Amino acid sequence: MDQTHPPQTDDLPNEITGPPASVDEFRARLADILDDLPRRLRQCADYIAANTDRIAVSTVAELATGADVPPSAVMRFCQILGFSGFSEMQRLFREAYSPGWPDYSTRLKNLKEGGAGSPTALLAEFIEAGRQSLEALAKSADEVALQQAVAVLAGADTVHVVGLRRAFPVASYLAYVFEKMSVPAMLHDGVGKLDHRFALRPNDAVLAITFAPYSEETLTLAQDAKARGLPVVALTDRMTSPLVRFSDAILTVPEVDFGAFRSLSATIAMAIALAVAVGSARGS
Amino acid sequence: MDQTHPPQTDDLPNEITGPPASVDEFRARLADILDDLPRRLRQCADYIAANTDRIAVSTVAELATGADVPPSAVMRFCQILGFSGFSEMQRLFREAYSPGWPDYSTRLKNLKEGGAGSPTALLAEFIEAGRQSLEALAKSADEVALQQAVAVLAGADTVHVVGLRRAFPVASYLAYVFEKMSVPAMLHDGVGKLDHRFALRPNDAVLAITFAPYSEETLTLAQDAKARGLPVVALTDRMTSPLVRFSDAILTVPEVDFGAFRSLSATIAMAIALAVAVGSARGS
DNA sequence: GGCTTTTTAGAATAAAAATTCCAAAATTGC
DNA sequence: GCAATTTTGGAATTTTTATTCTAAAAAGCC
Repeated sequence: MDQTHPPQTDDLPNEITGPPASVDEFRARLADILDDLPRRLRQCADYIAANTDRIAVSTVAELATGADVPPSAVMRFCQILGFSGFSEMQRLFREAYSPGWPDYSTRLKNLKEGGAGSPTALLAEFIEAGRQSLEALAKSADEVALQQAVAVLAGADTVHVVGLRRAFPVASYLAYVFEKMSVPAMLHDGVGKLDHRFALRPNDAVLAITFAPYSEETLTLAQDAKARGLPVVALTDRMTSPLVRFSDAILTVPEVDFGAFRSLSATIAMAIALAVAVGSARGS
Repeated sequence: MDQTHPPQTDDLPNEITGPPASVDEFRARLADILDDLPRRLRQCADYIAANTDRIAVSTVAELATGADVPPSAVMRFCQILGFSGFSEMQRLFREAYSPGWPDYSTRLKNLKEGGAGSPTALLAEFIEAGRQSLEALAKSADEVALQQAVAVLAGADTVHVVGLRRAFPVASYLAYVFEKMSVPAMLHDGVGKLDHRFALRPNDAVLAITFAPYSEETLTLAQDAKARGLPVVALTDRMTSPLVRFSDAILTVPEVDFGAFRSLSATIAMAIALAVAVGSARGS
């Protein structure tokens, strides 16, 4: 790259940065360089991106075979990412791998052995769905949106919680936590088909919870609040939810279903965190 | 080794069996021999039993250090288990290796970095509590009790679901699932302080949910049902729960709290599994 | 199309890891 | 307490694995 005179090497963009210090950083750097990589290195990158989890337990030769490149290509790849070599890269993944499940997975398998449809097999499936939901939430949680939501609700006089059908358990737990934390809150539960929309007062806020298929009543209340200029916080399943357009802060939770039912684990984790954060923010 | 005349080797108890073919088999064989093992080998066995998950990503030297024995002891240990050596044993674990991530724990750490009490840190804590609860449930679930519970509820005319305060979200979700599965169910929610105990009819069953501090109303309803000879299924936190003495089937869920609030993840997983199992049992 | 630069493959080398072996220590049986 | 047997630690060896290096191929440039 250096045109004519200065014979020093000065294009070591990665070397000076040092190796990635976490798996996140690794992914980031990989994504960065992915696009301008020559053919063989590109193959490495693609294969490794798709099989990140096997780095910890593979040899250079194995990965090379998998990516269909010679071992030396894998070495160069490691160095381009900022590692001194393959071993250093592997160390990162071996250390990042935290035990997590000693005999958890074995046990799950045992439970499932009762046969599909047996109560214990069902239990295993729901446990697994819950765990996956929580992990997905850890990965996808939007920190900014959460802070916004807390700010909005902490500033309100009364928090109106609305969530029906499958969202109702979450709404009722939120109401419980708010009560324990001395946050004035009202649970709109639709009992008696009463329409409580006139309970909304200036300076109040609405916390609306709904998942596909979105419940009409919840949307209506959110819309109503919006029309009156009250802030709305949405706890929903995705960014395309109809709730999004009425809301000032949007929290999405990825929830894994098993069969027709959602685990709610992630939703509840998000809900409690929100309620407790609001409670503390008000307390101080 | 061979005493005097017959020069054949004939004491190879494990060799003829061949190496364990699965992690399960490995554990079984380990448990088998664990008790009559000399000191150093015993140390290996103990350490490896407690750190099975690290075999895939460690070297002989590392494991030896961890178990505080010389590397050769680890080698002998592998051979006693029926492997030709460490590499063969490691292969078994590398093939079975699938991490529970990607990078879940790093991410959690990031979330917590907002500082204790920050909304994201709270979220991380509740996610972690939920995950631990689910894991604990997988380990401790009583399969027999679950089957009993399903049998009891599947045989009832109407299922009366009762759970108040922090148990109410679970009760309401159960009612929702029962409805979806066309199981006649009634949710006793205490609205209007109405006492619905007279809704209990012969051939009905009660599903009572409560955790310490146990709610009076729930206990009363369970006691009432018992007095009338109706079967009661308990979903509670421990075997010393006051609900236990009124109940015909007892499901305990280990739930990890963070701060004052429980994650409910495990409880809900158990509840849905129960409801779906009852629904299917009735359907057929 | 010829010159320069980048990229590649694979052989050569270095490093690390697994495995064996045996003399010394500990244990067991009498 | 002595001999036979088992167990142990660690050095020596072998095998595997990572890493480097170089000549050749490919790509880019004028």
